[in-house]
Amino acid sequence: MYGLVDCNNFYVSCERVFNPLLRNKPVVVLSNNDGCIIARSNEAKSLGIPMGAPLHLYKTLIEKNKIFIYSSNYTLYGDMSSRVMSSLNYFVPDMEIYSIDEAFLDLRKFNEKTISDKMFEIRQFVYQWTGIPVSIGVGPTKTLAKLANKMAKKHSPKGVYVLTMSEHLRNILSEIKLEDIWGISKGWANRLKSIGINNPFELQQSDPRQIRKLVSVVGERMVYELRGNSCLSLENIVDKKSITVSRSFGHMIDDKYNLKQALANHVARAAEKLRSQDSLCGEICVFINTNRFRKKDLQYNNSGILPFDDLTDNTNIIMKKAFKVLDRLYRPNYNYKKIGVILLDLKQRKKDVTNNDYIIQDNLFTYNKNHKNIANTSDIHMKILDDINTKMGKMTLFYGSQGVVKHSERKQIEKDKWRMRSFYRSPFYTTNWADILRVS
DNA sequence: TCTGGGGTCCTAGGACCC
DNA sequence: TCTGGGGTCCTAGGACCC
Repeated sequence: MYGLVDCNNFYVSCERVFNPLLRNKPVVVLSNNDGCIIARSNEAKSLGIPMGAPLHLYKTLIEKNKIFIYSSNYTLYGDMSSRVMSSLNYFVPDMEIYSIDEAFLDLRKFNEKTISDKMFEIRQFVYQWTGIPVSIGVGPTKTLAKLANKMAKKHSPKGVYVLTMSEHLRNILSEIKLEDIWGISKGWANRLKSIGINNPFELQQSDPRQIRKLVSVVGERMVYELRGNSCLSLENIVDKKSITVSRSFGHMIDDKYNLKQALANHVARAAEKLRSQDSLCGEICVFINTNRFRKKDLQYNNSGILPFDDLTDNTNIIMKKAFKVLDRLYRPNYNYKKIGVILLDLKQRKKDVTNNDYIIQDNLFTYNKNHKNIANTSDIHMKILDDINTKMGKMTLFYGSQGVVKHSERKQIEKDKWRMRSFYRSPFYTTNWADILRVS
């Protein structure tokens, strides 16, 4: 089983820890420049304030109901987040920090019968140690755990909900919307509806290959996940693959000097982030935007990328390059609203990637050194995988593609082969293709 | 007047190699 | 008039997430 822990109204809860007077009162937290409402207490939610609402549209409602307003304090939230995460880690060693306020737990070593009690206990301790209330959803896959968490927030006053494969789950899936499933948003929901799939239950019952054609392997995985077949394992991604720092301006800016000033701040911050994760970057991207909400203004949105001669984490070097890009991008006579920098092509300074750790991308299942799951592949390789399966005692599902005529199909085969090769690079099997073919 | 910021993954298809 | 077969690497753009 997997668990998903989600902090309730996280930013608001953080503010409440340090100001208990805010308890049971309506509270909202604002974005940069106090522009949007990005967190709401339950009380504020029930007053009808939507997520991401522009503050100016709700001024009267806020004043009328005496809603408390806070500018965001990310340093505080970051600190509170790590306290919550280390509390969880105390109980569950295998976990994945998914976002600032969410973590997946690997509960497979826990006794299923007592899992619910255990979750209550964890929840209680986290609150005691950090002051942050959390909800915990438990399910056979990450996708179902995510759903269980939603159920916990909605229907369970004690904040814990355990979902198992049952008639009950079937009923739930029939009653909720496609968009309630993690990974499905409006665009995909519409596509699914266009082929007659109207709710998650129908998605669960559908032909995975058909879904793959419609919404890629990501959608195909969802089908299996909804059936209780785990396709997504816990990931311990500590290092970011790209680092962005950007801000909107409080006022419009049209001169290069001020843009440069802002860019300099962002670059310094980005370089700090880069060094704090011990990475080097190979490329820099700078982007500038005018105010997209002012339809009458002339619009100009552009970005530029430049490589570094050598990988670097040096602020000065990055800064010079950033200015160079800005020189190319800048056009006079526009009112600029936003500028940002993205560090790309990040590499680890310390190479601690072991040869045993093979992650296969672009497939249904991921396989790694923990053998949590196994990769899928084409029919051509079915027997080989079957053999591996027998030896490893794991379940495999297959996605087939045969015939090499069209370009796209060739690509498919190519990918399958690539997967297989990665597979055989694992410590358990030969890298010799002759051997592989003999097995099949 | 005022409208956030920071990420990841997947796919098709082009460039290029033997 | 015909125009192989197999393979790697890269990128833009489009999804999705919190």
